[in-house]
Amino acid sequence: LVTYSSLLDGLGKAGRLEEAFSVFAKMTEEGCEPDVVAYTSLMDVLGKGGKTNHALTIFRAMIKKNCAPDAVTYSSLIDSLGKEGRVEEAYYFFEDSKRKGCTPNVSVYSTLIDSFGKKGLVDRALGLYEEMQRMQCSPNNITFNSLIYGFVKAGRFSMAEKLFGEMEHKGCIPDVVTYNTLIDGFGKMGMIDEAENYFKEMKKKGIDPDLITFTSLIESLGKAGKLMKACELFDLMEEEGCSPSVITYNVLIDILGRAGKVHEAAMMFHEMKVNGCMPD
RNA sequence: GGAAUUAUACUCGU
Repeated sequence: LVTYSSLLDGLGKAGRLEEAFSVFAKMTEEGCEPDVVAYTSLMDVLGKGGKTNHALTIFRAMIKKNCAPDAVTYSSLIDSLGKEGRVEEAYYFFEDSKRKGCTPNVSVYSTLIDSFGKKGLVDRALGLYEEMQRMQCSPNNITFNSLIYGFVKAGRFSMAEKLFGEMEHKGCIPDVVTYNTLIDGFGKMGMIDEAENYFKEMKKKGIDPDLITFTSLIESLGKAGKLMKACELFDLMEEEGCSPSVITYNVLIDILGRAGKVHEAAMMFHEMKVNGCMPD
């Protein structure tokens, strides 16, 4: 059973959806009854492959077989529905889990908070954040990062900053994802000073900027017309041993092109190939 | 053995 489940998970992560499905069918044929982990693995594979309706079918099948879904099953399903924008259905299954006595854990709450946030329903996300605390479920960094993402994207900057301040008081230390979310979010809204301040702040706190930090800030600087600063930051990332990705090069080529620096853009295109980065 | 958070163009839609 463990062997089959591992195989299922592996095939799924490799995007080999049909093979995962035939492994599941085979284990059933061989009289190896899938347990909650096997069912959930298959559902997760299907959901991540964009086959959420199929995952729902499996969900109903497991219930019919008297195999009780657990918190992992629900969070996987909620995540798949949420990523398709089907947040009301996601919310329905969240409530369903409670009705069935499966208490949502921090991952389940965070998953749904993230779905609501990405749909712009930030007040509902905040409601869940309050609810989880009433239910003695402590939010973690992922919870806060998801909330902050939603509020920044919704343009609710002061709430995003309030949550950022609140996380420390609740025992969650802002991490590189927290800062990246803020830097990218503020940067995309043209609030470059704020973005740069977060960049300075993270370094002061000993959090190393990563590939995403640099790429986000380079893009925002470039689009705000601060091309020089963007290029300096690109140099800095290389000095700091942070290798640019295809995305970093795409961003650079884009902002150089927008600024009419076609020659420099072409040089970047060349440089990326020299550095073993395949243009996509 | 299974689940949740952050970066890129264009077009179109809101």
